[in-house]
Amino acid sequence: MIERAAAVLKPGAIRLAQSEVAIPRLFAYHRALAQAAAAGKNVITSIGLADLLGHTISSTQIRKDLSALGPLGRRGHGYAIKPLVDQLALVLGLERDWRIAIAGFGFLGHAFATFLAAREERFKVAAIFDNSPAVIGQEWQGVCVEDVAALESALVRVNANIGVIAVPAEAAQSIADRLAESGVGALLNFAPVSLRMRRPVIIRNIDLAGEMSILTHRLSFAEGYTS
Amino acid sequence: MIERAAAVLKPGAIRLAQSEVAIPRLFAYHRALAQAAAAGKNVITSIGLADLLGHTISSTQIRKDLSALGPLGRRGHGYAIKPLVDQLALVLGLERDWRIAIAGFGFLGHAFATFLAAREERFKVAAIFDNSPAVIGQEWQGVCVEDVAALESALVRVNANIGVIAVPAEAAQSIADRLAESGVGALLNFAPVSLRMRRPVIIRNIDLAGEMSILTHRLSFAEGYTS
DNA sequence: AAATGTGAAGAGGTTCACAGCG
DNA sequence: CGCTGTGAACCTCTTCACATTT
Repeated sequence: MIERAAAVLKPGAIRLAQSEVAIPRLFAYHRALAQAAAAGKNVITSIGLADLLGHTISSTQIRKDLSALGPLGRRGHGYAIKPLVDQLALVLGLERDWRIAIAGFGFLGHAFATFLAAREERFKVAAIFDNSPAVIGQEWQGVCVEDVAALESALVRVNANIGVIAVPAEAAQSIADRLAESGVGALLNFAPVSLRMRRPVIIRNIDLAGEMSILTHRLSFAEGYTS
Repeated sequence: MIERAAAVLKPGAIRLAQSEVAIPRLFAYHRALAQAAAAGKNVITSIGLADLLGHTISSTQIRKDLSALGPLGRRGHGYAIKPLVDQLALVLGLERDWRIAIAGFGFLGHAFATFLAAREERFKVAAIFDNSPAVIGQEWQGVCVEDVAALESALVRVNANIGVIAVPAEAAQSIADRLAESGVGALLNFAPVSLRMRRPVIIRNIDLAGEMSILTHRLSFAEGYTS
């Protein structure tokens, strides 16, 4: 059995594994700092970073998050941006490229592929699957849309790490099983179903209807606020 | 100043306002129970509901959630489904229809509109905006895509409650301001920016890159698991 | 007996306050 | 002095254990 890393570490030691809620914050830091570095900045304080992020995250929170990454700050001075960006990339797993397989190339799959291509250079769209003859054979930025029936053989070829489920709800479980069976280690699921997996697969669900219900609930009963 | 509802209520009183994390769960209950009711079931236990949900939520959690909605259960017996569905709809704000304005009718806006139309009958697509001449004037399920320049005047007409931001990142803040200024009370934001609002508007952000980073982090450093 | 309803305990994350260091 | 780093307090949500009711 694998012992949890945190239990082994001495106080002050570097923890590569972070809590799940922290990761999107670290990602936001990474992006903002990479931009700042590109603009020629070398050093930043936790307050300066909070400014860059529009004060959506407090400077205290930022310091807590960054201190978990190692001794990257200088007291009275701030953080050197370059090593910080590197360490964030390492912790986020962004020091390497990832191969994405998109299942379902309707509007949603198309939107997601476009988004990745436009903004996230570490995420390569490695394969696209659909079951519609009208879509199969289309080419998208050099990737040919393949018949979902050939999913297994195609995945042997492209060796994708992450699968994106953008198929209708009825098909989602079956596609998820097949992706996992073919060696994909993580799934981003847009279908409104709770997937039951046999193998250990990392899953994140995008629950659009659930998000809408938060809005309607708060419009009905809670006070509006800004973030 | 508004006192928080919970502080005013006596123990056992009904709370219509719920914590934000609970809402997607309540929404899932609502959907599963409405299906069960349609299939002819009249009564269900917390364990039975957990079964319907594929054990993604524990029966204890379900009982805690439902007990906050009022005295809906009978000990030793279970919950009558119909009043439960009604109360859930009330708490979720789903006893009425909502008018949605979609800004940006690229692949993402199109995908979202299709999703709503197919699955959520309480959410009506009331207006669609885009800035591309190729898209403006198109008709989608009886809704005509309008020029985003006419957003304000169109919103006076359709009186939308909720705005969906499916435009590129650069345009998101401006569109958000204009939607809020036109009386839209809540926004679902797909653009990878943190919106800064002057007016009190309810905002939910869908952070796709952040979700991807959770997957890459966990693929790199954490153990895989199933939900 | 069966299942709800709930106080208490537990777990996890954020904020506070300030010690520590450059 | 300025800013990081961090234990403690705080807060929120989940799980446990069991009293309660039908």
